[in-house]
Amino acid sequence: MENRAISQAVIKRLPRYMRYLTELRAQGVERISSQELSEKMKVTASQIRQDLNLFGGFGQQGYGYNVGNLIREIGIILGLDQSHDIIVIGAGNLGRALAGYANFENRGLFIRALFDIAPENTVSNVRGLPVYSMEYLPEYLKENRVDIAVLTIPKTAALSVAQILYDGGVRGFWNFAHLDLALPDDAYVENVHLSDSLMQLTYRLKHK
Amino acid sequence: MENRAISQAVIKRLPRYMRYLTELRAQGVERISSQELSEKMKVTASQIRQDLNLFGGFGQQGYGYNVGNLIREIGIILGLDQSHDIIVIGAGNLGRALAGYANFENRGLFIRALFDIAPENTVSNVRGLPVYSMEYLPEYLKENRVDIAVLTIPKTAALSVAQILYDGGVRGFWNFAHLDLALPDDAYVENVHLSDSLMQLTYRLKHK
DNA sequence: GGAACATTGTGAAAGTCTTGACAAAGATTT
DNA sequence: AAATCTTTGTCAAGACTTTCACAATGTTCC
Repeated sequence: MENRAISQAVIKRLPRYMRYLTELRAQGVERISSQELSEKMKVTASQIRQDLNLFGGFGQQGYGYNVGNLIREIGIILGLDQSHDIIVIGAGNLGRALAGYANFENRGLFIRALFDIAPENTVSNVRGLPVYSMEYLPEYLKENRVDIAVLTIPKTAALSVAQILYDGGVRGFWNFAHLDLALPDDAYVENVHLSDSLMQLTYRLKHK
Repeated sequence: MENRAISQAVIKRLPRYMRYLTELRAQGVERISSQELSEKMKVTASQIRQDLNLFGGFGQQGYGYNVGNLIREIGIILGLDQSHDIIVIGAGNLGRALAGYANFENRGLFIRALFDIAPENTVSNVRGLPVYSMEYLPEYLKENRVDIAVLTIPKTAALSVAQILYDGGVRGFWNFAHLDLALPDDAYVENVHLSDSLMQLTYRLKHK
């Protein structure tokens, strides 16, 4: 693993590179220069080269970058070469939406089950995935590896459920509950605050 | 409106201040110092004071900030003092999840309708909101004000639908489609890429 | 196979953002 | 009403990030 500290800013950009490169590959593009990519992505070519160089020289002078190779390398950096077992807590609309995401499995992201306080009320099973009762969660965690838990539950429930998950060995948390989840340092929490992003939009609409 | 250019970094933090302050108000807290708030939010007190000062002196030396007043002021900055009319394009799980968000209306954010290519398939109407056919969209836009359109549709459909919305006068776009939506400069697009955020989590799990 | 060309990798400059420090101002105490 | 205390607003320093510029290196063309 690389030694230099990689800044948060760079890590945020990697999935975006991934997205554009995957699109290019789908269009049959095999090689691309930082200049061309920079025009498509509306960033500077220098930033692309600087970012990629933090992880190693993936390009070649006079040629540019091989698209397929770069996708593979960024995938490795992002950990998508390893498989991740995921469960979704909360089988409401949001939980079902995330559980139903196509393309996750291409990246080694496997949703294994959903959990809900009222599993019998769940309208439709998503892609045939089981929906279990929350009561079964501790037992499930004993018997199954879970790398990431997706929390789509009210904030009042989030902390206590997160604790059960943490105690059961889960260390990755993708949190959609409306609070900044704080857990011990060896847990990794990605907080997603959708309404924060909507407010950035209303800000821009007001100050245009 | 303020003259100084406000950086994107500051705008991203404002909704977070809002969130913590609203929580504090709910707990009955009436005043708070930048120091106390900084400990709760895990940011520096200096940053809080610097951020708030960009928009005016909301605090008082020797006292701190009045929570209710600060919520009101940040709300004005974010445009939440004005009402916004919103429609959701795509009545799948994600569209229904967003349309069903409580608390939006407290902030002047009113979801008015959903649109879908197959409205008759929509399992349950969210909060009694109408679900219209996509064909009705151009006509709806002629008859109703729409400030923000929420796009929860496949990326293949996103650009053409966005064009219909733009032509119908919509200028705010909250885009969940898996592409960076590019529209004319007088349109404001907030792109949300959920899988980007999941990949940041897999990165951190790999490099812990 | 050599010459001209393209494009990376990278050190340094420029720009932006965050933090530290403290004078000024008002709150609180006695 | 004075003295002390608290905390903001703000300037400047420090840290971090982005961009510039170009030598080095490999590609492509003839």
